[in-house]
Amino acid sequence: MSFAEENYLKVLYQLSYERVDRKDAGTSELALILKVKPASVNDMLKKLKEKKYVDNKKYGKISLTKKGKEVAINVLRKHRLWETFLYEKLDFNWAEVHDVAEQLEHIQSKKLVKKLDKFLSFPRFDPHGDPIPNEKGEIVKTNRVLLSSIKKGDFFRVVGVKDLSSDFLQYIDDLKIRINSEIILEDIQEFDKTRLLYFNENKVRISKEVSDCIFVLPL
Amino acid sequence: MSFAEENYLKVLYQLSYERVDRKDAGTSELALILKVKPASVNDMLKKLKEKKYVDNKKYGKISLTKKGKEVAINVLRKHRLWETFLYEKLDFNWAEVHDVAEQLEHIQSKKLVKKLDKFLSFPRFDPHGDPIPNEKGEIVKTNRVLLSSIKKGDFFRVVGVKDLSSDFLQYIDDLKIRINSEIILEDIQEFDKTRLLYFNENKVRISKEVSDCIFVLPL
DNA sequence: TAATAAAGTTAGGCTTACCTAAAACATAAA
DNA sequence: TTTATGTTTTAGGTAAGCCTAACTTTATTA
Ligand SMILES: [Mn+2]
Ligand SMILES: [Mn+2]
Ligand SMILES: [Mn+2]
Ligand SMILES: [Mn+2]
Repeated sequence: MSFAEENYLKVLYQLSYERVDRKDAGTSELALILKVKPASVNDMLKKLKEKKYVDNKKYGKISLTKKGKEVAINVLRKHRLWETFLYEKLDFNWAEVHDVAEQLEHIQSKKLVKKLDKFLSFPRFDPHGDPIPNEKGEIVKTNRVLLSSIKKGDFFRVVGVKDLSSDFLQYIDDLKIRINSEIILEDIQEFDKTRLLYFNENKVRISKEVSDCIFVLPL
Repeated sequence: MSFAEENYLKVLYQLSYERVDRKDAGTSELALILKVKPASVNDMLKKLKEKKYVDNKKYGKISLTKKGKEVAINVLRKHRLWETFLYEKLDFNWAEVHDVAEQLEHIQSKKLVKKLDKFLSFPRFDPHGDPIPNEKGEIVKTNRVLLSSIKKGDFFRVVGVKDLSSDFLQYIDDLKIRINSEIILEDIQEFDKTRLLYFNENKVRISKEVSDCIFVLPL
């Protein structure tokens, strides 16, 4: 299993199973995320199909086979364990861990993953609030929702982020919005849909766009 | 800098500067170690030469430029830091760490190396007794010698191994020969050059071959 | 329904890092 | 000094993973 193959399977899994509006991806969506051209995606899909990792008909959407899903979940498990390691043990901040984990997720060693998991005390969520699949590939399900769906006056806890870009993470970190922050939605401006948040004795106004990238758990 | 390029430079460095009988390598020696064919080595050398990492004339031995040496030392630093991490923090044994470190050594992140170094409290030797270059690329020099050069009756401490194969390491580990073991060379058999070692209230006989793969410091 | 736009596919090419087979060169032995 | 042996280089070729350009199919809109 090459780095490239692992990346394709991982992204396919995330698109099919982890985004808010779950749906199978097509060639060009995949190309966009992997920063390659649709023609390249097509080449790779041909190979993944032959190897029985994906299963799609011509001109149809791409779906993972059981085998492909297993590989994808394992890569995701490694990615998120490494992020947790970098964050918890090496004192990286949550905006820095993703890029390095993109490399570390491809290290092949079952023993390493097992030992790392133990070293980190079997974490269930990564620094961005995403669930870490366990050794069997099982993933905890939460009923998190987007901050943008919260009603005025409601109380909630931040449990994750949808956008993992360094820019976004640094931005909301500067606003002191963190995993486990407990917040009251004081007001929603009708004009521009900005939200006024109240937490830690402070008021912070965030845009609609930001509220669409933060997962919360109503309390 | 690709994985392959890094591996070539690392091995070149080890051959030119770290083996007991220091000398620059040739095409086929490099091929043997990298498990590729001499023709492939030639292809790569052509590229490394163009990029000014190595410097050799046609049909001559291969030597690293300053630039090539720097890259090699950095890869070696990462390799040995990761081995130390696996050994000290993840409870791998010394026969297991090398293969995983072969992968980890290629992770590109200056911050990661820096943080890892700190996390490990700036180790100066890896689990096999090899020196870890510091951030500036400086390497501590020791006056270690091979166990095979020790005279009968002498007292010494084990400080390293020449062979990093899992088989060899597991073998001497079973004999309870470890880094920092303090040993007296009780006898050398004239017939087959085997050595009788005395340490920890025990006597162990080792072959000439084994004595040629263990670095020691006379006490 | 027909025209247009978007998405997916195919053909042909490129680079990296390998390979085999054969030729050129260097070194050691006869 | 000639011959044999081993080493290095060259020539030509492959597979992976990407590319552009052209073409086909599907989806959207007039
Ligand atoms: Mn990530
Ligand atoms: Mn990746
Ligand atoms: Mn090693
Ligand atoms: Mn390597």
